[in-house]
Amino acid sequence: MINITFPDGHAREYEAGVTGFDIAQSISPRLAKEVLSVTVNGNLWDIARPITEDASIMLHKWETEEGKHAFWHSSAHLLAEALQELYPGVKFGIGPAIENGFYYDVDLGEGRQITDADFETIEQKMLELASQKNEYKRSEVSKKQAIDYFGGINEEYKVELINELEDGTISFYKQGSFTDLCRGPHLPNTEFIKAAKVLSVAGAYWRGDEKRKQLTRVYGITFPKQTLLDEYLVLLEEAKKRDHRKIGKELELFTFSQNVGSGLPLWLPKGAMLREKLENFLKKVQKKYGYEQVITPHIGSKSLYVTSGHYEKYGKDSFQPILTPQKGEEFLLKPMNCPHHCEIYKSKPHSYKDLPVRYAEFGTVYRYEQSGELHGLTRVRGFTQDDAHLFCRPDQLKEEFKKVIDIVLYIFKTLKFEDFTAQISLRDPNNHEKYIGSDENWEKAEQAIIEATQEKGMNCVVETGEAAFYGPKLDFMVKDAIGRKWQLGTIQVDYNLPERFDLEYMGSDNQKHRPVMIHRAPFGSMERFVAVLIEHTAGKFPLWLSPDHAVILPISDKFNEYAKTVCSFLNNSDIRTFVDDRNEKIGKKIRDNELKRIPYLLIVGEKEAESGTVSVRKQGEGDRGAMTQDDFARFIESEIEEELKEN
RNA sequence: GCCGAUGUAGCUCAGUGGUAGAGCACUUCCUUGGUAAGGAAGGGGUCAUGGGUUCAACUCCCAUCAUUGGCUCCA
Repeated sequence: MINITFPDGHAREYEAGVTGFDIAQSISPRLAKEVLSVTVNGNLWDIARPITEDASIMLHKWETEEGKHAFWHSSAHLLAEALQELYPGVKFGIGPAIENGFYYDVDLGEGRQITDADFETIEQKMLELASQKNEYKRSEVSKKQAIDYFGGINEEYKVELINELEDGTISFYKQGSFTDLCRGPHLPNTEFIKAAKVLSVAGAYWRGDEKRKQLTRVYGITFPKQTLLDEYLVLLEEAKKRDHRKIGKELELFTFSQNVGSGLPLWLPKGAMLREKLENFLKKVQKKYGYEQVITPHIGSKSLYVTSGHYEKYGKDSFQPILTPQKGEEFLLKPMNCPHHCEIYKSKPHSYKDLPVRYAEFGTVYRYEQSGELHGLTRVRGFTQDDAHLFCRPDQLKEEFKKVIDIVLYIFKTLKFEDFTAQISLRDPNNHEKYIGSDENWEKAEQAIIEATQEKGMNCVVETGEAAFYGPKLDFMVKDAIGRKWQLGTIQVDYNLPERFDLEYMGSDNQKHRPVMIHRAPFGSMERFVAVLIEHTAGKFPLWLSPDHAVILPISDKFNEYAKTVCSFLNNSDIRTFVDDRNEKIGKKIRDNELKRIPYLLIVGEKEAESGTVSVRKQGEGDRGAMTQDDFARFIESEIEEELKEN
């Protein structure tokens, strides 16, 4: 007999060789039907794998990440089996589960490809194979056996993978006619998979290396129930509807022109209004925290970036230097604001008493992003950072860092990004040549970030190897209204630029000292942030950000005059309003303006004109009854005040 | 940058080897209508660009550009 300990701490005896499935069965038959994988002493196992010694276990159903992982990983094998049948001779790379589904990288061989039209056939084949209820059979093999097997069937990618594995840790999984190198865990059999969808195909370099062969990556998703697939497809539709590129066009927020250039957004009046409101909002917060606005030019001498190290690192992949009529003068479109801000810091001597100094700028920068990377407003070649550089004494670093965290959290709260995560990015300890600066400074900087986040009580994910080349950072990822993750704000510690720019301050000891720099951008960039905000709100912005607060809809053109007097009254009260005086029926005007996501529709007809009122209709909610013009103005003002109130 | 897809009116999209169509939007007229689409008429397109094949190309082929799904990258 062996002892099995459950997550809640209680233990029970089972016969040695009991499986996760058996244990689930002993708890309830229903659980046994739903359990997909099991953690045994910290390792993820198949529920069909015998447990031979004392263990603590945790059972995973579909609802858990581990459960989905096993499900989708098994589905990847099923996809592979389907592809093997449909495309004989196909060679397999890797096929992992991912956040939403799974993929398999395959080499179809010369001249063959998979297109959208083939998706349905593949789905059908997967479901056909799934219904055969084939077991996922695990076997442990020696390295030699593994290489012999895959070598024998010309699976060179698998052989390459096996060569890097240690003998004694290699396992195969076989279902139906398909055998794969795999650690597992997997479902007991294929019948769990009831619904399958091939989502897309894309090229992907073997092992992520652009010098190696490009394989075909087939993305798919599967579910234990058809209804779950249906729901997922609805979610995808919803995401499409929220796409900031689509909404940006519909609401006339921004556009692109081939004549201007790829990745260079043009902000239309309504988009510019929204952006300006965001900028003013942040300026106000920053002022409170002691920031000073500065303004710097869009170009800078190349030597500035040689000094900063950016030229060496990114120069050749960037917009190339602008040449002046005089020979030998080269200027770069600025890819970063920090060198300019360093020069501002250097423009006068600083005392330890003056620190920290905080220079903020909505600085527009230009980076030559690879053409395949451009995407709407989230990845562009010209964008405006809500940048600031804080110069402080080493002993002030942690406190200063915490204050920046406060700003970021306040912004997220105000804009209702309630679900976010923070990631601390440290350098790769095995790859120091990727970074500049001394080990000592790196350690100090990393320590300051870790302590600041701990003292703020934040839950952070730590990623090694993700730091910027000049310092560690803290990045904020938000989840939008339909659960997608976006990276927004960033706070970075930098000991290197102060060194490179020879920045100093006079200490209390009358000696020169080196300040520490913090780079920070709570929004990240205005472009990206607005894009995320659009997708988060589906274009229904909070009132204070809405390009229009209200539209006045006269019942007929007899009331256009009255509508105009209301409009100018409200405009004078700083309420952004216009009159829809088209010769249309009221129902039509309501529909059109609802679709334009105007927060309030003010209907005016005979009643309203006589009593000096407006009939208020809130977007998405309907009729709110009549109000005097004055009351409406105050109502809007108080709603905005409420949205922006602190704490 | 790499692999795949796409590019037709302001927008969303049909379409064919014989030089183009719908809905919405726009203009004009009729209608003056009370909470999500009133009616009629009209204007609008070098079918992304440049080559090639063909008697004939928006359609087939090639290249370029742009957009797009991924990969790689992201100061």
